[in-house]
Amino acid sequence: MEALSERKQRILECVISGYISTAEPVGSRTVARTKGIGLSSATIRNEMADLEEMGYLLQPHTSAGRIPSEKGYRYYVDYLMEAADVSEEDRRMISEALKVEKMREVEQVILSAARVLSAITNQTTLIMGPQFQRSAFRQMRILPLDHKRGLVVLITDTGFIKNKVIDLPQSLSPAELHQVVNYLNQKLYGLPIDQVTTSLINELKRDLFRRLEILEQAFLLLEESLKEEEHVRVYLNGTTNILNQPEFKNVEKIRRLFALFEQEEALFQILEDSTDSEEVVVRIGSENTHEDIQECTLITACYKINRKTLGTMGVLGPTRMDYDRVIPLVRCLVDHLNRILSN
Amino acid sequence: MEALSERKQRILECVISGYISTAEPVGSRTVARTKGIGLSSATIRNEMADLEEMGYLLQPHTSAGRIPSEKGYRYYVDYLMEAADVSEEDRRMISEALKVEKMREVEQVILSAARVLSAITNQTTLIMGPQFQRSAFRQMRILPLDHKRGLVVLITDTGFIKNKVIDLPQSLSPAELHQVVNYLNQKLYGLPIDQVTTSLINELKRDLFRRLEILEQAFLLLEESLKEEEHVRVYLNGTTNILNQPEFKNVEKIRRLFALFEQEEALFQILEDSTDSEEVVVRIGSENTHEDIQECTLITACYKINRKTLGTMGVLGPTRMDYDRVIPLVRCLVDHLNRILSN
DNA sequence: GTTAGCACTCTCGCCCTTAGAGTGCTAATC
DNA sequence: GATTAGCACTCTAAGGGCGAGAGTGCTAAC
Repeated sequence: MEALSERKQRILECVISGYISTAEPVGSRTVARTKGIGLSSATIRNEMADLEEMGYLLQPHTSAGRIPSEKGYRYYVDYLMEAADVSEEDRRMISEALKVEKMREVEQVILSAARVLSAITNQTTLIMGPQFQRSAFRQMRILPLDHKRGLVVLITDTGFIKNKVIDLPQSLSPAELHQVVNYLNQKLYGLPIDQVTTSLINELKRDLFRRLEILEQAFLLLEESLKEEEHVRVYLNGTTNILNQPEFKNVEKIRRLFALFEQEEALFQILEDSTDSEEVVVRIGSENTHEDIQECTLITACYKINRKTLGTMGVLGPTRMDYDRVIPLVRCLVDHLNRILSN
Repeated sequence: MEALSERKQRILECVISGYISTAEPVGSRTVARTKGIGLSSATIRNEMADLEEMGYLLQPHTSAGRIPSEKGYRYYVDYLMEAADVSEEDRRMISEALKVEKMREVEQVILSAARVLSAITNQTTLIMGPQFQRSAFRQMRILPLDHKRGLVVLITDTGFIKNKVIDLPQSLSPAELHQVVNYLNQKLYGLPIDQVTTSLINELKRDLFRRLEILEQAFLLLEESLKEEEHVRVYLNGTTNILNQPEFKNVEKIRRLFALFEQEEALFQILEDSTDSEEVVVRIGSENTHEDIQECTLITACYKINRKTLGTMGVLGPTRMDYDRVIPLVRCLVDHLNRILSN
């Protein structure tokens, strides 16, 4: 990224923030009138022509003003923008939404966080539910439902509770079942879920066979309940907010975007892209790999429990996004969320 | 509803089915050319003028053809329409989607049903998850998670599994906890969930106090886990299908409809309206109470386990809906679903 | 009762025009 | 040499006029 003269920077910033707030191309007169510039519109015109040539600005048509290019936005986010403070009001809404009482389950806190983020940014938010595989095994129980079916309950250190109905092998007595479960609990305690692989299970199985006369089938329980499609939920909030943006007046665009919103797996991939970053990640336009959001900006951050990443949340809007405000908001929310989850 | 002459009925049917398939106003020439009519366009014009006066047809403007009014659609659905057979192909897709293996949990079957319905009708489907309150208590367990928290698992006769993390009263020993749980299981077995009221709980509490020295707090467990906001999930499928309809070219209309789609509670109310009907219910336009779907038709049916209604599913589309095909499809799907759930 | 014929109405798409905004270039100015 | 005033030029968006096309309602004939 070439260095821009002080003056070009000021003009670029002026065009971008103008465009962000009005959604209209910004002309040289408008920039010239901005206080702190002190140059005539003719000078501005020359500078703007330069900035266009350098790729920071675009002209929708000859007699329109300029709008930022993706490169322009990127420069703005990296060098020019001065992050606004999170307002007292927003801060209050966030801590209100994340009030701890009655929120024992991680999922609920996450949902509430996404809702408030969408409300205060007026954008669409995506949030990935806690990822099961990233947790550690805590305990497993089997509750018999009737003579042939049982409920497996699996609990992780991150408070994730997973249950599944399974067929119980007829030949297994309750006492034997109990023994198997105890053995597994003891062996697996604290192990990261993604390390509970089929090969580990096989190993345990061999070990157990030696010490305990138990049926092959008994082991299918654990395997079956873990192997389960690891389908992480993605929650959406404020999807209609994006329809208020002038960028989305076109029904075909809307159709494409909302079709994406229906594909949980694709949304997961989109969020997954920025997992494991420590900071807030901003993806502008074509920096997004998924083609249906190449005209959007996605601002994401990961939430954690005790330094361990659980999932990702993001704000989706047009590239003409209020970066000054949204980036600090996402940072503030995630910090707050991590503090709450980690105690 | 007045009686219509045989001829008027034929003309009305012709206009309606024409409009349903083309989304264009139908003119007298088009009707006259339809085989089986055998009248000149002039005669048709007279009859159509009558039908308009009687309220069955509308004219968008003087020189356009006619389109059906809500009254027209209603007459069509009640008297004229001849339900198409469900095609072999559709039947196959339905039974494919509802294949029983690996679908032990009701929720999964329901979801799969909604998905296939949306796919074969090319419309949006709404489906209410099984209603917890309509099930009967089967058993309750408490799993200690650590020294101060436990997991309550509640299982109903309809296979509904509900769990919730609660604080365990410190003063309660594991043995005592076990006793309480056993007592409750025994007393509540088979009781409809909506009869497990606070007053019943209080009664049990008094009874138990007499026989067992146990702390007040112990009872909060059950109460807390039942009193929980009874929030039934509504699942949506194929929401973008509705955007293919020419009726939804207007962004404001789309915004309104999708805003509704985000309000689970409102969707629940909409479906709840037709719960407990034995047959397929068709609500045309303003017959819907919710104002955001007054330009739509909603076709619903209830699904059941062993004759007990669990929830409602529906197809939502413009009033210009392919009634001939969708109504039999909904009926077929629900029948199939009920058979599967009931074994 | 039915139909052919015809004048009439309304929409839709097209073209043209005009107003307005903003540019780029040139020549004058600091 | 940098800045600015001035001006011709370009492009869009909005509005009006016009003709084609579709479909009607009415009348008079069958």
